[in-house]
Amino acid sequence: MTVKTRFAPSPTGYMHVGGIRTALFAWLVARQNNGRFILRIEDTDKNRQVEGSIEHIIQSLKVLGLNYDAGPDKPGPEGPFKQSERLNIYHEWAKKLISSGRAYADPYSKEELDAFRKQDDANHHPFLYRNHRPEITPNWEYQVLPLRFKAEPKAYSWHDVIMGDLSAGEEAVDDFILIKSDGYPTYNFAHIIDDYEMQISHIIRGQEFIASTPNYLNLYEALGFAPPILATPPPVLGPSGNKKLSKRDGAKDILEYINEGYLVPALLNFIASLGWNDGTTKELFSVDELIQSFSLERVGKSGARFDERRLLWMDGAHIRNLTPDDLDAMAKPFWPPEAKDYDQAYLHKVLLLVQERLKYFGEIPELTRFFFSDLELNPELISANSKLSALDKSQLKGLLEQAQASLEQSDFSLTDLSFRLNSLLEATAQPAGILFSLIRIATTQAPASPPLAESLELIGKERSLARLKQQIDAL
RNA sequence: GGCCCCUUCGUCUAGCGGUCUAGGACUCCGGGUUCUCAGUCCGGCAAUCGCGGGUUCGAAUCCCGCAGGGGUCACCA
Repeated sequence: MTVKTRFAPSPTGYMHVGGIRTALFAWLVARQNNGRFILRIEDTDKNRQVEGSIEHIIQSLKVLGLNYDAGPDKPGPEGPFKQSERLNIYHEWAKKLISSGRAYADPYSKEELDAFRKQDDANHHPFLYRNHRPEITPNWEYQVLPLRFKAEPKAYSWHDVIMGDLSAGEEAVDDFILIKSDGYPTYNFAHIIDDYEMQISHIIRGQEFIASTPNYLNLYEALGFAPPILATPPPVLGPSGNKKLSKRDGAKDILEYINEGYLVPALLNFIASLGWNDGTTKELFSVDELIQSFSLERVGKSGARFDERRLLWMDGAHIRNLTPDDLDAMAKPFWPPEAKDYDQAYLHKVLLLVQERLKYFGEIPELTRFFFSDLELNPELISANSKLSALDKSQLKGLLEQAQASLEQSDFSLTDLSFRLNSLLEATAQPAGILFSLIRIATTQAPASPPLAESLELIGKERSLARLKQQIDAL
């Protein structure tokens, strides 16, 4: 069987982690089976559409590398890929259902339906439309009346690759709307037609559709379609509480993570690990490794909470694994403006020094500032250091002057710097905790930096000495 | 409320009848790494497996109840 999966979002806004996970799973299944991955836009609700969201979705998938084989902007035999452009197809199938007696026009007004609901409610009866089927139905007038499916109620049990064996009684099957009065199909109808027409092999979608699966099964039968393989991952939960991650609760646009400097492979690794693992203790996966090891069968059934601290760790771990070339390339957009004056070789050295302390690339400016521009003296750095603040100013000054004298003789090669700094330790009879801290503060004016000698080497002789002098003068 | 589903350290999870006095990872806490931060290494805290009954020689693992949580009951997807 040819594996063909699809990601079928409705264009109602940006994409957050939950949506991306669905897309990722579908993409992984397609790629590991040499199958096809399709992007289909479910734009059948004109009221909920958000301007620009199709482009936003496309952009998100593109940035994440979840490339699709066909979609709205990439022609393929399955097209068109926007449901709004497939209206005639749904119409054709609707007519078939009418002629086979499995669909009928719904003559009731909203008020009448509400009355039925109230009535059933009062009788402690679950509301089912099919209990109120009109005796005689009018002819279906396209774009005037909604078209309903005529269900053949029965109990169903079915298999879900992730959720296992599921079942529901016949009360879960009802006459649902196929085509709305505006002529657009409902999701319930459109996706079934599309998945059939596009020969989708696996439907991977959120849990909110489990409850209506019996309806879909009933419709597949009426249509004579074999249902695709079903896989419904559990929801991604928000950081606090048990609620499903949602835009309302501040779920971030996935592109925000990209803009903050999170690595794509780390993001995908993290998102995949929300509910999935390969059964070993392996935590870090490259995208290729994900493609190799992913399996829907190993996706858990319970919702996974989104924990940004874990993402942070994972991103740092991926950054540390970057090759020097990739590091340069990925870091490019994140340099502070001051870095413009420096050549690539210098930037590269800076990067190697901070690579292992980066959690995400957005931290580059604050971690590297002193390699590019001189900053104002920050007296707090000394006063906040208990060892340094225990000494008086003349002592500090004396230490810095000794350092200055020695470093003036240095060629600022790493070996010479290391040698001189070590000698200084002996000459001043000070522990590194005092001497090195002091020099480090004077030359970086930062609460933290890479190791002293390495930092000084990059900052260079002229600037290092100037900064020492600045600190001495200030004491 | 009806129906469906879920429930292992704070979090992500391993586990599919005995190897579990429940393993790994994140976080947190100690210690090493000639300064800081990070990393790294070593060590530690942390789940009596939601609760209660069974079945079994033996259950986190099977069965039944209960509780809690989630989903769904639209001319939304």
